[in-house]
Amino acid sequence: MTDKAAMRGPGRPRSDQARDAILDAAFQLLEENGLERFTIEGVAARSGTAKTTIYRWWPGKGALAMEALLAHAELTVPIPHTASAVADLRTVLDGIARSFAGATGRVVASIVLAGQNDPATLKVYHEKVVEPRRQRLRDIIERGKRNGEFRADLHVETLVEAMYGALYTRLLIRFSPLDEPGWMDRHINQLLEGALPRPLCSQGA
Amino acid sequence: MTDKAAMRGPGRPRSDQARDAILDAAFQLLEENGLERFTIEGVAARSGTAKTTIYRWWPGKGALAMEALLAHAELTVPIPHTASAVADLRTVLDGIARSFAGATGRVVASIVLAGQNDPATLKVYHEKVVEPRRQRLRDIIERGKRNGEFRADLHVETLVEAMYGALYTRLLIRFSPLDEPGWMDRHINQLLEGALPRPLCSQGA
Amino acid sequence: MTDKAAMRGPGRPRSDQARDAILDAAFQLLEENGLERFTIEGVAARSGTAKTTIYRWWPGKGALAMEALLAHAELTVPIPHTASAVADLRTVLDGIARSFAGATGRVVASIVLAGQNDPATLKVYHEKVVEPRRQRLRDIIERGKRNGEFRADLHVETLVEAMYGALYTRLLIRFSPLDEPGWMDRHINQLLEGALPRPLCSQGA
Amino acid sequence: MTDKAAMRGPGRPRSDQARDAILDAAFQLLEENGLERFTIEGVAARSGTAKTTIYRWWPGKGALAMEALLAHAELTVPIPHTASAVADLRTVLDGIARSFAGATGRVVASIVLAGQNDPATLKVYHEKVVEPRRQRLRDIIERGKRNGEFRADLHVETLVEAMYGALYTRLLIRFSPLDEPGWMDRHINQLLEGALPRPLCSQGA
DNA sequence: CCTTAACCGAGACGGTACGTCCAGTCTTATG
DNA sequence: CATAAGACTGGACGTACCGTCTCGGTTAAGG
Repeated sequence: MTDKAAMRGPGRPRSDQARDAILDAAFQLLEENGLERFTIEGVAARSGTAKTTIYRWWPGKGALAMEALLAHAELTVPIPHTASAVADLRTVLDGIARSFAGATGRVVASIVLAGQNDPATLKVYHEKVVEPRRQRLRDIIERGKRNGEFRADLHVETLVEAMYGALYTRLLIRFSPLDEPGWMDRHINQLLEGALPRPLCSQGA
Repeated sequence: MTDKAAMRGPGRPRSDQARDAILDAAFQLLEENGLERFTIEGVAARSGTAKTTIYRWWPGKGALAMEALLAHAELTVPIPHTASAVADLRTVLDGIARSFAGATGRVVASIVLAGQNDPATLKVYHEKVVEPRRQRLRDIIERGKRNGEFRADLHVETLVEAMYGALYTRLLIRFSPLDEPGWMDRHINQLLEGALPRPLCSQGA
Repeated sequence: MTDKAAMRGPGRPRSDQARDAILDAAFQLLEENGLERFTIEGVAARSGTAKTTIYRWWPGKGALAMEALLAHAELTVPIPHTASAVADLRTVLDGIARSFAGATGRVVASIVLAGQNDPATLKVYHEKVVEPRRQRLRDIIERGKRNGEFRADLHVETLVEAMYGALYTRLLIRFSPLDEPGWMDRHINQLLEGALPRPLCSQGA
Repeated sequence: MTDKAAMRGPGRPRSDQARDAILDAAFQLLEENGLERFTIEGVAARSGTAKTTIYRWWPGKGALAMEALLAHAELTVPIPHTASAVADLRTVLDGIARSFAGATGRVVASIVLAGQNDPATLKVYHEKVVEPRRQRLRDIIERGKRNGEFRADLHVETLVEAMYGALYTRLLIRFSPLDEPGWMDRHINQLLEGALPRPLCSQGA
């Protein structure tokens, strides 16, 4: 009913073409230079729009970078749902690691950087990116608890933090590269050994 | 013999007073504003020195911030060495968490994130801050392995990464605050449950 | 015959209300800020009309300011016609001086300013304001010549220029204020009497 | 004694080269476009200097235009001093008229009109340009009074205003062109002779 | 009465210039 | 030599208006 056209007020409608050109250009420049050398003027020039148009819709470079990331990055890893919660965790985390290892990773790092002095941006990032992904992990882990793969008193939040945090740490602190072969398996395995239920040990005697 | 004065060439000697004033001012400004609004001109003004003097000794804001951090922050947590490796880990990690939760944390965050576009700075940070601390954790864990607190096939590096990384993640991504009561205990406990050797289970009937 | 209504084609007729609101707002803003800070956007905002509507009817700020002046200013000084041409001159020039000394003066100055880079505007100003007023002076002076108040070989145009020009000079160059008491009398008297010494004229006989 | 170098403090001295380039460019652009389209950015581009450098030394376009005019225009007409005050007046006024008729005139017009919204600029113009010239006229006229060329009770100020004002009026209002042949003679003559008929003066013995 | 043309408001668009801040480089006088 | 002071080029900032361009919605005249 209240379709898009109906709810629009008076005045020339916003140009989706300009919007897209800006977000495209922003994402490209973020990939190329990082946020340090990311300038609104650069985005305007590359996108063929006017600076005014950018400032009309975004309050600053943080917000623009944020939205460029959301619009372009393949942030949505497919949600696996197999019989094994462990395998599903592996799938999800591998997907994120792969995207962090590429261009998206550089942009994400930029966003987080910008967020340090711009709480609003970091907040949006939390809501739009971090929380949904964490929720997905939570769901899988809860499933594992229910079907006996994980011990019943496992603290889900802590496990999520350890798993997800490792990704950010490699992205930002760079102890070791994100694409190091096997690291994710090793990481998960070691985390899970604490998560698996203790063997009942009745086999002794 | 070759005392400091003797090995000095001609000309006015470097003013330690200026150096200290610069590093002090830099650290203060870093605390107050974060690195985003940290400017060389600001440091010059606050310290009462000339911009030239700063540029003579540091190549850019990253390097200056880095050195200001190293000069001021209480980065050296005392190395505990009790009978219990687990207790020692707890002591060290708590110490770091406390410093990250305060002003030092803001500065560290600035440095790390500046490093995203300035590999040289990040490299120095690794060498001067990250590696020494990681080494300390490694030492403690190895000790735990030797005295039977931890299982023998524990992958040390992975455990170090999980423990240390959690700190950086809370600092930078801010899932949850660094001073949340009890979080570190919970975190360590859960990590260690996988690290502890399996009970021999002979206790079954 | 072709009365106003009849010669109008189809379509919504021009809104006199909008027109008046625009001219009113324009005049006010001209008084308040001068032409330098006179903006079309300001006029639109103050008048409650759309920028489009202004641009539909006026080519630019010069023309709009011009018309605002013509519509509002009390540019038409009553034409005196007494027995004395000198007294009539005085009346007219005093009237202009008074209007120049107030808000109208500021607007006139703005128009002249705009005209420097906009010959069309200055041309309109000449036709609508300057020439009619000069003609009025010419008429009075010619009358004075005919009735012997002025000498017969007086060059009318030059006298008009001297009289009228003095007003503009005080308005624009501001040697002295336009409302200085007595200045206009002194000015007129000296123009009438000249600078050369009167011959001693054995006025006797 | 206290020569220029001696009284200078520390720091890089101001570049006269930059200063000259700016004033040259400013004057050219003023001639070409008038003050309306005179932009600081344009001056920076043409002069090859940075905008900052301009803003460091001049508060705005008015002041810059002002100084460009003073630096370049041939504002100093030679001061004649012959036996005839009338002839001297003619010489001075002709000189000014000639300069007003050319490029200098356009720049002067810009300055004067810019001054309408910028009292500081107009004040400087008065002090540096208007007053010195008016003083020169005053001197000549006083001389004429002393040697009997002009009547003793002549109001000097009024005559100066009438003469000088005619020039500005032609420059700004453009009743008629400044280079109209013979106009200045006619103007001066009529000012000297006045409008009233000469008394018949039994010019006989 | 119902098209059709011209109006009106609102407001987004590509632009130009503004005046400011800071980056880095340089030049000079002083210690 | 190092230093304080400060002028220099240069790039980007965020803002204000420009003049143009869609839009949705009036308001008459004329078919």
